[in-house]
Amino acid sequence: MNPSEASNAKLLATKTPPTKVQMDDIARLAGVSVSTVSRALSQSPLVSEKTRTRIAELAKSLKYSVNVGAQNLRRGQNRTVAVVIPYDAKSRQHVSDPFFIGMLGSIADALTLQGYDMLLSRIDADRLDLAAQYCDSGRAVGVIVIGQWGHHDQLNELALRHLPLVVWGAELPKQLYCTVGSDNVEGGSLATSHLLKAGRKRVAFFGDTQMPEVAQRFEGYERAHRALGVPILPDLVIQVPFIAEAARDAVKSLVVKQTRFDAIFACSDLLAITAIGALRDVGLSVPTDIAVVGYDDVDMASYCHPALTTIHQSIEVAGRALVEALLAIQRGDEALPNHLPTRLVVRASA
Amino acid sequence: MNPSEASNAKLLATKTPPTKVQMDDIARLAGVSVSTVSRALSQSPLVSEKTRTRIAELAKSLKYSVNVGAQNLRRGQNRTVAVVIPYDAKSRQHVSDPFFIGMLGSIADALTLQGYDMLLSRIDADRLDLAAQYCDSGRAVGVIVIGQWGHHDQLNELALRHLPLVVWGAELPKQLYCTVGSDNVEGGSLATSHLLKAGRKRVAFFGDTQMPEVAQRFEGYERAHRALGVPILPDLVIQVPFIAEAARDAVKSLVVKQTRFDAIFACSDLLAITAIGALRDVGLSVPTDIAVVGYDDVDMASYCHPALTTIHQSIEVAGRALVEALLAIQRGDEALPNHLPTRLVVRASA
DNA sequence: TGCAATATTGCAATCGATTGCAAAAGGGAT
DNA sequence: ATCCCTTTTGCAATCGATTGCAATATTGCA
Repeated sequence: MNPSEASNAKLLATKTPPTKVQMDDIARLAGVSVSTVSRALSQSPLVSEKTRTRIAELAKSLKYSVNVGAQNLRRGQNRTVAVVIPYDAKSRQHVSDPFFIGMLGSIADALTLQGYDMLLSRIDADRLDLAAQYCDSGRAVGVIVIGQWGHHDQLNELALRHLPLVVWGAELPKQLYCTVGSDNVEGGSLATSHLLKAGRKRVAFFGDTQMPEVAQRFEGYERAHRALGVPILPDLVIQVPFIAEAARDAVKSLVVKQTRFDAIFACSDLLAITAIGALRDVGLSVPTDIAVVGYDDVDMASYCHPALTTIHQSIEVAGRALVEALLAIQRGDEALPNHLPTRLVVRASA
Repeated sequence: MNPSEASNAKLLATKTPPTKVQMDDIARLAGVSVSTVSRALSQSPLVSEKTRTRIAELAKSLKYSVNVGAQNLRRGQNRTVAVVIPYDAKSRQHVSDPFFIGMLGSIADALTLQGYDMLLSRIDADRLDLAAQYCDSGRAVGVIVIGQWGHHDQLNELALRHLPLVVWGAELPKQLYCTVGSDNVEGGSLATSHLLKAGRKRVAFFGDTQMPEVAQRFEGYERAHRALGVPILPDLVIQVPFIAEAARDAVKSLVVKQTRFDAIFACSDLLAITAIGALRDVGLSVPTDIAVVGYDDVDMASYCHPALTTIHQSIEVAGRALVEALLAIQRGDEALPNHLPTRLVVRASA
């Protein structure tokens, strides 16, 4: 920017009124009172068609939009929802699982469609109670928590504070909050049956059963084994948290211990894809030697090699369901825990 | 839930006061005026240590937190930043590129660290002017736009409205808004030189040069060719938008036309990974037949096979830089376009 | 004990909108 | 022109906090 442009910019800056245009200004220019402006802009039938359009045009030409804060204050309500992504400050730092991240967008769309704003925050999983502040301070009407992890008790406490709360996760006994999640037992069962029916006999399970969703997927894994009369081999049930490295380690340890296995059911696509890489590194081929099934059906699942067979969860449906549940609760309606359908997507890896 | 539990829940619900606790309540219980409570809670030195702690404890025990809306209204300021992800309603629907999505989290953290809230929204790329509403309506103090795409003019118009605005993207001539982005020319040059220095002579370029960032990466591609005295082959410069399918199509068309090439520089990891898959499908091996370099260094780049050689952009640094720039502008300071350093990460694909 | 100086506290106006109620304007019939 | 009824409009209180200024309580010192 040369000197003359700079001074020009400064001139522009000083020319603009330092104070924002507000309802009062519109009223003065239109020659009516603020009451009329307020009513006109909120489509009240009390103001005549003629003045309404006149005021609307004036407002648009001045690029005016009502101060939402003041409006909320007066109306005693608001149209903002807090979306919380818990993260573990100690161990698994930030959540970067593409499935969770993708859900954000879907929730944002669902909220926009309903005319709500979305306040996003990551909060320390040990301080989930902080989420209540968004409601207590009137910033949001309710909270959506993405991911239940191992925080059932904390979530229950949150729910006791009577704030509209919906959690993406598994339905648990004695749960005081509403959950939306995929049908994990069914999903786990679908994945496992697919492997067993293809003749695999030694299906490893990769997941952290401390997490409710994983525990349910494991239940499906057990159920499939029972249904098909295949015994479960305890050595093949491996505790793997939702971190890529962990899947790699799990594969290595199986190989080092010379445990025999011919398939893996991993509780997320991230784990499955990393496991495939680790298998390749040790010279095992997928699916010939080892078949692999994942969970989530993230975009990458179809791009990687071999394309991943996985359990599909629809992010779009999930986002809509979470938002619908939250708004229902906020209205005072009852919202029951929701189990979204899952389906098996067969690709090359199994 | 059995009937008795249900009625118990209803009892609990009716017992809680329907009205939220507010400053007035604290004042009454503490036997002081709201002024004192207000001052106590905002650490004013005008209130004695003793009453301050008494009020603080009372507030905490009642789980009170000040109504941020009312506070903002009175103080005439606020601590919220709007983050906008443009999406193209027509062609490329929703942005799901993991790089952009990941940046969200990084921005959220940077904002939290500064005590700001983050209002997230996706808006139609043809209506970027709507972003101004977040400021006009007093909901946010400024706007961060993730991704410049082809909307330079619209962004300039936004900037003319004098709202604090920062955009993730490339610096362009006659730009009225502040950008933060990686050094695209350098990145493009690094990637291309790496391929050329490894003896590749026919490096295909995958990217949509309509987009400023891609255009700059292409400039780096040209510069590297010039520097090393390798001619650019026009047939190898392919317009590929940021969609996975497009990379697959691009590879197919090269093969169908029997164009000779021995390397690909793709302008995003998503394109690179998909291209690798497509190459494999047609029986070409990476990196033996074709070397591939991506851009972004998303998490998946190191998990896929072969692990992707790519240009690293730090999401963490980017988020912090965007937030810092925005807050600087908001304070009235000058914020110059920022070029973050990039570096080549050499893995197996090239 | 009395008085000035200082440390605390409360009153009341204010932020920018909304809304019940009363007043004014418009319209039609006599 | 008058009166009544309907349609529009404006006044003023209100939402939940903050803050300048005045009032009160406390303290120190003579």
